[in-house]
Amino acid sequence: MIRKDDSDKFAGINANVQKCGIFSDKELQFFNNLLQYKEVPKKTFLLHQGEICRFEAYVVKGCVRVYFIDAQGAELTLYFAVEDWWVSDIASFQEHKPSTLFIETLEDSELLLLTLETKELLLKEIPLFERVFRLMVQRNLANLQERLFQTVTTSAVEKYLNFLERYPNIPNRVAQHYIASYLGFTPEFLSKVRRRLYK
Amino acid sequence: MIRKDDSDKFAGINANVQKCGIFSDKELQFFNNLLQYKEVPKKTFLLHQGEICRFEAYVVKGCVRVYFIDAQGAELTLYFAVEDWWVSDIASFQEHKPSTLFIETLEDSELLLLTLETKELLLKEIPLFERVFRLMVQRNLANLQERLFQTVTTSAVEKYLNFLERYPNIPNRVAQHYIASYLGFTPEFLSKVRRRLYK
DNA sequence: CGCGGGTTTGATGATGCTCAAGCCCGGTGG
DNA sequence: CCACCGGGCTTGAGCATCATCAAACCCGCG
Repeated sequence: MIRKDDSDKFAGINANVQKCGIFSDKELQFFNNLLQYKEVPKKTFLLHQGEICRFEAYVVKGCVRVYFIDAQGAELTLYFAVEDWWVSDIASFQEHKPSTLFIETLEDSELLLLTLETKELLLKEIPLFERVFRLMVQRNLANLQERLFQTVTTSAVEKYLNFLERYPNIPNRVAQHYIASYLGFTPEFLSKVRRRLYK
Repeated sequence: MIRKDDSDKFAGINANVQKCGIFSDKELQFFNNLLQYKEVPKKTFLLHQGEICRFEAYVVKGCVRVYFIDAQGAELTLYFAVEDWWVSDIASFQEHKPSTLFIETLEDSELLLLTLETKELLLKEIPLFERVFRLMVQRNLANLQERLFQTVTTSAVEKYLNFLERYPNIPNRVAQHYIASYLGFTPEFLSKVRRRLYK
């Protein structure tokens, strides 16, 4: 495993948290020291449904998919996390409950991990980080509300166009059927939507 | 306006926040003093789309509906808040952004309001309240994720049954077409679903 | 060269919407 | 006391959307 030098590795995540509060270099260093760097090959599970989620991960590089599967095999992709995103099942992580989600890398990925212990330590030492995480969850919630609304009210073509607009770089990186799974379509139907669109 | 005595009025909300941390009587009193009590008749708007949300409200009594409407007139009810629920557009409230939501009472209601100022004061004085609000938002997020999944993957009948199970007291209190709006159905279709179910 | 995963295509059917009409019931005015 | 009105719920016919299933295609890789 080859480690890049620290400035490289932490540049992204530090910029990310600086958007939610102002931290000194010293505080950032304390934060960075709590993070665990990990390289993960593609197609590996970070979390299985039924397990308790033990991490909150920042994606330095790569692509991760978070999704549900129910007893009948029906699937929905909750989101794709690429560079500068966080991934976790927050509810499972914080409340030690079995998760309902699967989390899986789609590409070879580099992650920075917080555990419950290091997160608690961080919050205790630098309470302003409470704000960082609260804002993250709030934005998440607002986005999800909007998505639910779109899911219920808009047509298939609109959904697909909205997706392209919101996540322009994703379609180049992930297989089409994953995007179908995000949109709540069958792969066949997404294919037909695209055909209608590009002619 | 008739005011109940304080123990009545604050009993619910104090029990509510005690579930997320342990507060002394003195701290609770400080908290209660920041709350603004308000009685609101039914069919009044607490928030219009486009406005900035200025409150976070705890429902002491009554029923409030939170919903989206888009340019085409398509509507989705995000949730109903009855006794012991909180209502707000958190994103708008915290980030001073115009809201995309409508919030409207369906019954005469009694509310306890926090403003941005009183909330900041509260968090500054009793930092443990950060935890209360973070947990609230996280649960909210987890619920919404589950709901999105159900919305995409389950049949109409299942959706309705899930709703009845999750919110058994709501159908007695709100008109059927509001429930249709929650489920993403037309009122006509919900009626047909119910007929299939009860025979 | 052939295999296998992913994507496309088409035929068919189920699901849920639209529109139009009728019904139920509580409230209001004659 | 009755007639009427209006909002909400129900019913039905017809239609659009999207899933299912089966087959073919495409292309990178062993």
